[in-house]
Amino acid sequence: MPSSQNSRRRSREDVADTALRLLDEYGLPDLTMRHIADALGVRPSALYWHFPNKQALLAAVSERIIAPVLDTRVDTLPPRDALIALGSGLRERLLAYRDGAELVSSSLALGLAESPVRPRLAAVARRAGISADLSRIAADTVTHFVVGYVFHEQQRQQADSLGLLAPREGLTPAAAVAAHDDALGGDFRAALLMIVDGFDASTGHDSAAPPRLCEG
Amino acid sequence: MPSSQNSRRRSREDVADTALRLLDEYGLPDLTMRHIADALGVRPSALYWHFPNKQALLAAVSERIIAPVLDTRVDTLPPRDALIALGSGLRERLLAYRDGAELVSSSLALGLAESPVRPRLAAVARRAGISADLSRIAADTVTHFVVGYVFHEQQRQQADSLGLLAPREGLTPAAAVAAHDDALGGDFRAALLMIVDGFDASTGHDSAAPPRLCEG
DNA sequence: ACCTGAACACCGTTCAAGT
DNA sequence: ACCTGAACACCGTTCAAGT
Repeated sequence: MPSSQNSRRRSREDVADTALRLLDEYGLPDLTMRHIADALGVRPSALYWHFPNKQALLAAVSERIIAPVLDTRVDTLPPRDALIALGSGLRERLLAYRDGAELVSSSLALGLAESPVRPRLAAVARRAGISADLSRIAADTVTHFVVGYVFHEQQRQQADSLGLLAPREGLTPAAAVAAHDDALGGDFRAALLMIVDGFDASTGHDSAAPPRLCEG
Repeated sequence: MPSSQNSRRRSREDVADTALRLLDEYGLPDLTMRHIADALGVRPSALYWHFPNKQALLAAVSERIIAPVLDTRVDTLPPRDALIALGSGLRERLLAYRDGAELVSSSLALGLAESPVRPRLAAVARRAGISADLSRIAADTVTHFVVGYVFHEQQRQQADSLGLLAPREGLTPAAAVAAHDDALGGDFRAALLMIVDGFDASTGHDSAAPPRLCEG
């Protein structure tokens, strides 16, 4: 019942909260230990009581970004729709913060953060009758693809907003950006559909499997 | 005929060559302008005559890493095998240098380097009867997947070599690392097959397409 | 338990000036 | 054309010392 036990954890979470706010406001390159400390009204060295180093702090921020994807309920959906919903849900979370995909990509790659989507993707694949091994691979494939795709998407957004947008005839810059974003979202769904449908087609493949693509 | 015209370009290439060597030897975090200048026997500020900034220098290094994938001949292969060969060829190039995937991923995302594999992937897809729009998406999907996958793969390799390897019963550490690498290579092929087979299954899909995955 | 003060060993980049 | 010298404005991290 005493609150003394919670005071330490609240501090740690305050640091992550502030870092997430600064990320969205100023971007990953400006998310320095010094800026985070300034925003907290504290000295940079104080952060090292809460986190062993900067990567660990960034991992905590990563987990905050992707955690809400667990709110997406997919139990009642058919497997194909469930995989699309999880992939799109992850994309939405990454798009919700500036440089979200780059930050999460790095934390996942370093093994410092865990994607909550991965086990759920694998569970859906197993529910669809795919083997345990292939389900694990499928989950990694979708995760890799979504993170990589949104990484690229956000870099383009940033390049566009810096005025590097190639002008298109008959469109205001703002309209061109919007059209571009819509096209990217459509492309994302199409590509995700390809991958998901590939799970079905590849079930039980071996190295001597016949070619499945139609011939030119 | 006089060589004076070439002296400038050779200098620029010398810088990129040296940077590539240092990347493989010491890794991306230690690939600083100061270290590159030291290795060339020159002052850091001298590099800014050859490249406008560090990102541009890194983009030149990226293009050196992926350029040799053009040596992979796929004209005579059936489309499915051609896509697998291009994807595996790109993976090999990224694995050939330390932190290769991370460097190339960043340069591609920033739009500072172009993947020579992308147009070739799209050409193979078109040859297989896929529409131009979907072929472009397919090429991006494979490129994103390969780069993201190898990025993760190399981070794991580095984590393992730093002794963070979870010990497995009855294996020497070296044997465990080798087994792990083999498993990753096998997983890569399986995942790439999934994606490639998805191209076939998704051809001509629309938003009202029926679910294709078998029900659980 | 939580933070300060002060230092250490670095970064990328600019720019006048040299040759 | 190509490079130096010197500076500017930063980094992440450590650690004794404070409270």
